[in-house]
Amino acid sequence: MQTMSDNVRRKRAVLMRKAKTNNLKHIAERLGLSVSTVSRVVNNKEYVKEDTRRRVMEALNECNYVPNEIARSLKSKTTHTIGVVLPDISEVFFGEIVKGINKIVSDEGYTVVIVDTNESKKNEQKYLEILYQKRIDALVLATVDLNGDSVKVFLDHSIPVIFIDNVPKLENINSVTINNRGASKLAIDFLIKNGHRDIATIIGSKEETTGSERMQGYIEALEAAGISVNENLIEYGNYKESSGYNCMCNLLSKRKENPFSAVYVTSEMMVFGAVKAIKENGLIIPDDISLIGFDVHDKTGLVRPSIATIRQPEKLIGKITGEMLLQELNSKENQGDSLDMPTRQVILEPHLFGGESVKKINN
Amino acid sequence: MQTMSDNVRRKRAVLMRKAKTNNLKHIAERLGLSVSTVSRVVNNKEYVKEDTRRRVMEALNECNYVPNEIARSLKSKTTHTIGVVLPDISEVFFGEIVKGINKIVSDEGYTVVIVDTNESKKNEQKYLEILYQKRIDALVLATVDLNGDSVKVFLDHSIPVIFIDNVPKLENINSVTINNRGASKLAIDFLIKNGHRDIATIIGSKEETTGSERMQGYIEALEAAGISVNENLIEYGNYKESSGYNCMCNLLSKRKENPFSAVYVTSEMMVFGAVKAIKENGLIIPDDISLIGFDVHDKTGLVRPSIATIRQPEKLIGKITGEMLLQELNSKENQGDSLDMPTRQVILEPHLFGGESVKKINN
DNA sequence: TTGAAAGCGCTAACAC
DNA sequence: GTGTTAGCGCTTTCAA
Repeated sequence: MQTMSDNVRRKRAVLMRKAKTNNLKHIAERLGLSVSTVSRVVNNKEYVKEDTRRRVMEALNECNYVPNEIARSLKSKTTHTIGVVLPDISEVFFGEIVKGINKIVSDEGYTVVIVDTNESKKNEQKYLEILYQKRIDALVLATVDLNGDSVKVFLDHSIPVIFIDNVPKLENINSVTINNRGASKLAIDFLIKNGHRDIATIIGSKEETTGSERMQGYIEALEAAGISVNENLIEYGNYKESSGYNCMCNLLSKRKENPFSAVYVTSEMMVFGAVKAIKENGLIIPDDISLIGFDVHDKTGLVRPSIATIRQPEKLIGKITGEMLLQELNSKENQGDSLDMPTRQVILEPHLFGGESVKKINN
Repeated sequence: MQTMSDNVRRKRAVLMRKAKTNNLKHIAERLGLSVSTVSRVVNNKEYVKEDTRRRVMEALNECNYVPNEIARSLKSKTTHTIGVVLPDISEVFFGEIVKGINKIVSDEGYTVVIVDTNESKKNEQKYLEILYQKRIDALVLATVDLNGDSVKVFLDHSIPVIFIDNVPKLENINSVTINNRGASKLAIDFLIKNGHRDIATIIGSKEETTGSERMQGYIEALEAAGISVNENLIEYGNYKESSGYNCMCNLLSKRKENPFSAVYVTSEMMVFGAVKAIKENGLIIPDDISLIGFDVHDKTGLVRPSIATIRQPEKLIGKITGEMLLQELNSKENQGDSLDMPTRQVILEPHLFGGESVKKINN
């Protein structure tokens, strides 16, 4: 006897288990009932005879009925979906925030859609448009777009938006951020306390709040210590590893004329790039250059030298953002609009973690 | 003159920019046209007078019309959404895969929904159900559920599913995985070559393919070298950091009776936990214990000792998975079904990266 | 307690 | 070229 070809067997198997699409109408017809009655059972509504309910339940189970959320969404104008738009999910900082948000909102039946813009304004705009088309219920956005044009459509339609990390130039918005100036002060003061006076920095774009505010803190901390700012010791990156690398190379190339004993690098990825550049130039951290980072995480505890760093309370940011989302969502649900909900700006404090990457020096 | 309260000003501002919901019907009425004509313009279809088209376009712009994807989806039975269900997005391994998938499919207009199950079977089932309700077009799943019950609904409705990392006990499925037995052999042979014969391991659940196959490779490699397997040197974890820690503690506690000079730990997170346990016990890697990991990544290049590790080609996995998704999706679109599309099992080769965490010893 | 019917916003077949 | 209409699957009045 000839055995079936694999392909035929496959088709057979697929056909066997192919379930017919079943919707309320099919179930209703099968039972000689109306769709509304079946719908009531599905949604556990009252005004259904116990006997009918039982019969319907059985049919529902038998047919493996699963409600179509798309249809429900069209009717209810709510998708139970929250968009989270981030520049880079690989950063531990953002990863933890997503986890925090998810933990809070998933218990209330919301699904989180994560979008990675790869630090690109263009991508951000594109994805925001798609998310709006998909009619997400709320948005969390770590924007790289200073003027916030592409987010206006959400605001205009009273869709809750919460900004994290970066805040655009818009009024009346919700945000969960940190004291960025304070963060820089912590970092620079730490370096100064260790005897450093020639301090370089690799900062983010000055058009973003995370860039301009950290920059301001850097300047203020230096001035408070009576150290004049040397523009040549400031490099602007875009938070990516490659920009950390390039900025560090720039700093090193002009080091003769603009010497520095320490550098303050304001993102985890840029730290990775900067470290690479320093090593490639045959220099040693902290013997030749002290380094303090931002949002650096070392899960192994084996990094040598351990990296001194500023850290944002990312778990807390996630938690607060999640809670704020639910508040916005609930208030909208109850009042048909979020007009009566004043906007909130939560500003958290960053922390300093010392490390071997900063060496004490004598002047 | 009394100034407006902040709250009143806010409401005013919100009202000003509040856009009315606009849909095809509104636009059509505004222009004295039918919805179908407007729809034709929106979708760039032919059979519209150039003049009409221009008028409609203008109105569309003026009203900031954005099509409602929910309604489109209900009609077209396609959501342009791909679900990616993973046990832990914090693992660099999974993060890179997501990025790879996203890169490929986003160009074709698909959005990726990432779901983190936190290594929990219960969460996986719950999220798969939600994703099915949301009618995603395709699914990528790194399952922790051996029998694959909760994924059957997708298979039954001919929704493309691609398994990665772990493969359940089902027939005719698509998968992109690695040669797990080979991976273990690489690791164990490397240890043996460095003189180790008493080799412990922290493995995943033996009910998952990533667990059982790596386990098998471990055993085969030992036997091929004429080393008998000591059951007491095998601990089963669940890939989480905490389980790596606990398993390592177990191994250390019975080390007197069951000595070992090296340990093979089969996930990045478990490596972190194991390292912590080793340090807490006052032991040094590799002086007291040699360690080889799995999927370990060191972005700083500063981890000391550097960790020897097996690595999966995660970028390639992401790329292939993305391409396979598009193939499945296209074939379904063209043929109304994927019946004629044979399933594919892609198996990639892992690589060994040496490191200082493995010490050469003499017997 | 149940059913009929409208409608969410859109597309597409068909008619004009 | 354009309009009318049915229908995607569901919820929700309103009537019976």
